[in-house]
Amino acid sequence: MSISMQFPDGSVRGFNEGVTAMDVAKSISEGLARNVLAARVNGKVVDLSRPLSHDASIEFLKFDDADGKSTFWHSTAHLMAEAIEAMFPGVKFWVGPPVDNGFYYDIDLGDRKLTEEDLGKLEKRMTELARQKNVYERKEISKADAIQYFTDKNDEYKLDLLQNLADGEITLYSQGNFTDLCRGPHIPHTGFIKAIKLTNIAGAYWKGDEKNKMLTRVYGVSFPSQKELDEYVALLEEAKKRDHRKLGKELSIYTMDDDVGPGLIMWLPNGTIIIEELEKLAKETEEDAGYHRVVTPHIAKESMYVTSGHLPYYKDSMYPPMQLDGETYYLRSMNCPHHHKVFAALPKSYRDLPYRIAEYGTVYRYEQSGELFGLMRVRCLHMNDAHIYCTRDQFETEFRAVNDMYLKYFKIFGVDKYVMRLSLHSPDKLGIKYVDEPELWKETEEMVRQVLINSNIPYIEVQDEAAFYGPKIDVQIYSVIGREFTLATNQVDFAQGSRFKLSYTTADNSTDTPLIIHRAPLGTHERFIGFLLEHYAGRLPLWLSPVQVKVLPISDKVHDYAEAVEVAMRKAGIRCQLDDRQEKIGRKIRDAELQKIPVMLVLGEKEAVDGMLSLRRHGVEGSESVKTEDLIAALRQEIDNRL
RNA sequence: GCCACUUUAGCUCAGCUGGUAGAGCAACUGAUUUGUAAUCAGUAGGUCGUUGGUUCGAUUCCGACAAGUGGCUCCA
Repeated sequence: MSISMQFPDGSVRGFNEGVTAMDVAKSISEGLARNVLAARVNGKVVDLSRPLSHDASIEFLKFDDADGKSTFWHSTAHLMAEAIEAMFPGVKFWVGPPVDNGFYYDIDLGDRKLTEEDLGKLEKRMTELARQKNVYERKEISKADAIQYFTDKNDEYKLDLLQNLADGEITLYSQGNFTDLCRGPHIPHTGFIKAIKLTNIAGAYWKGDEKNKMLTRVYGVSFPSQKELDEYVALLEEAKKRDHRKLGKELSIYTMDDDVGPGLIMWLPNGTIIIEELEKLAKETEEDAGYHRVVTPHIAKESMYVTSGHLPYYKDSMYPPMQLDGETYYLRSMNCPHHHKVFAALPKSYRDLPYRIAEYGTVYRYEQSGELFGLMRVRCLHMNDAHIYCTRDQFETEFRAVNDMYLKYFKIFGVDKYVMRLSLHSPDKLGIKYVDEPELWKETEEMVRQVLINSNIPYIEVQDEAAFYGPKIDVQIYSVIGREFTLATNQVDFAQGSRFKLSYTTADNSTDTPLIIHRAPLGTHERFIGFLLEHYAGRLPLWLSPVQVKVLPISDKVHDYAEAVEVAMRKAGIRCQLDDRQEKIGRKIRDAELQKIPVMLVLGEKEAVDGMLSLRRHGVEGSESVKTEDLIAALRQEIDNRL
C-alpha cells in the first residue's frame, strides 16, 4: 500500500505505508534528518519514529519552531529526571512540562534536599547522559498494566495522573534508565541536547493548591548548541540591565526602607517629577473626555465595605482594621465605594449621565509578603482611577471610549507589546469569588465581548479572572524578567450600583440603577513607572525626564554664560541643571550619559563668544551648534507634544 | 502565607577551613581651568541585617526574626 504525504510547500509524494516520519525526512535530505526533532502530521506533533499509515500533511519541526522547542525542552525534562533519579534513588516525580523559556520538573524528594551546588552536578550528569544518545522509546500500555507498574513503584503521583486517563491512550516513554508516564512526543534521542543550564530551584504546591504538599521544582533550559545557550545567557544579562529595580536605584527614582515597611514606596524627587507629568497627562486627557475630578479620604468605616460587598472577598488583603470612637475603620484598598458616595451625594437624573469621576486615588493592599516585587507589586499604590455611571444604552459608547483612551495613551508611550484580555468569571465559583448573578454575568460578558469585536481589537478570553462584581478587560504586560502583570484595566460593575442603592431619575420620571465602569488606563503610578523604566530601558522621553537638560561648562571661565543658559532654560519651563564641578568635560559628559540625561549642552569659550550652544543628545556621539532660543523652541515643542 | 537562596562602607563587590574586615566608584579636602564617556593626590566611612546560642573567641558555625531575590499560591 502506498500513502501520500503533502509538504508545507504544497508538493505531494508517495511513500510505503508504515514509513516513519524520520524516513520521510531522510528522503528529503540528510541535513534535515540530522536537525529535525519532531513532525507535525495533520496538525498534530508526533515522534519521528511513529509509523505513518494514512495520507497526511507533514511538516518537520526543528528547534526554531515553537513546537520543536517545546518537544526539545520536554525531552530535556525527562533527561533531568533521569539524572535526579540517579542522584537521589527513590524520589517521585509529578509533572515535567516545557514552559516559555525552558522546562521544569516537580519532584517529591522525600526528606532529602536539593541545593544549588547539586544543580552543577546534575548538569554534568545530564551532559554525560545526553552524549550517550539514548533513544526516547515510546510504549503503549493498558491502563491496568500502567496501574500495576506504578503501584509496584509505589508512585502515588503517577497513579493520580492515571485516574484521568482512559485505557488505550496511555503511553510510557523511556530513555536510558528512566521511564515516565508521558503522552509525548519526544525528540529521537538525547544526543540532540548539547547545552544545558539548570536555572533555579523553587517550591511549588502539588496541583497548584496551597493546601497540598510542596514539591521541589527545578527549572532549566537547554539548546542544540553551546552557542545558543551563551546567546540566551547574554540576553538574560541584557534584560537585567533594564530591570526597573536596578534603574530605579541608578536613576534615583524611588527608595524603600525597612523602618517604613515592605512594599511601601517612597518617591524620590526624580520619581516625583515622573508622577507629576503622568498626572498632568491624565488630567488633560480626562478633562477632554468629560470627567470630573474628586478627592476622597484613604480610610472608611467597615460598614461601607459591607455595603460594597468587598469585605467578604478582600478582607484578607486589606490592612487590619483600627478601632476609633467605637467604630471600625479600614484603610481603603479600592476607591470605588468612596466614589459611589460622591455619586450619591446629590440627586441624579438621566441628564447627568454619564457621570464620570476621576481621582489618582491612594489605596493600601496587604499583599502577601512573597508577592511583593519592586514597583510592580506594592502595598501602597496610586491608581489612575475613575468611575463612570451610565445607563445601559450609554454603556457601549462609554466602554469603547475607555478603550480608545488606553490606545491613545499607548500610542504616546509607544506601548505595543501587550495582550488585551477579556477576563471572565468562572461559573463554579459563583457566590464564592463572584456575585451570584448568573444571568447578569452572561449578559455583561457578552456586552463587553461585543465592544471588543466592534472595535476590532485583538484579544484573548480567560476564565476566572473577572472582578467579583463583573467582567473586565485587562491589558497584560511582561516585566523584563518575564513576569506577567495587569497594567491597565477596564471593568463592568453590575453589582455595586444596587448595593449602594444608587439611582437616577429616568426620562419618564421613574428611577433606575446606573451601570458602573471602573477603569484605570494608566494602572497605578507604581506599576506604570516600573513598566516605563523597563520599556524605555531608563531612557525616558524628554517630557518625562526628571532632568531634561544638563549644562556642562568646560571651565569656570564660562560660568556666567552657563548660568545664563540655565536660567533661560528654566524660564522656558525646561528642567535644567548646571554641572559646575571642577571636572574635565569628558567626565561631565560621562556622568550625564550615565544618568541618561536627554540633552547635554557643552559650553566653552568659543560658545560664550559666539552666543551659541554645543548640543549633544543622549546616546548620540558628536555635537551640533545651535542658538539658545532655537533650542528652547525645539525642546518646548518636543515636550509639549510628548514626543 | 509556602519552598529555596541572599543580606559586609552611600553603590558594586572581595573576605579558604572561626582569631572583631578590604577594593573600586561615590563623598570630603587640596592641586589642576580642562573641548564631547572616568585628572591627580590625600582624608574620612562599617558593633559585617537584627537577635539568641555554641565557643576562650563569631562577619565566619547553629537557631529565631526581618528585609530582599527566584518560584508557588494569591492578585480589587
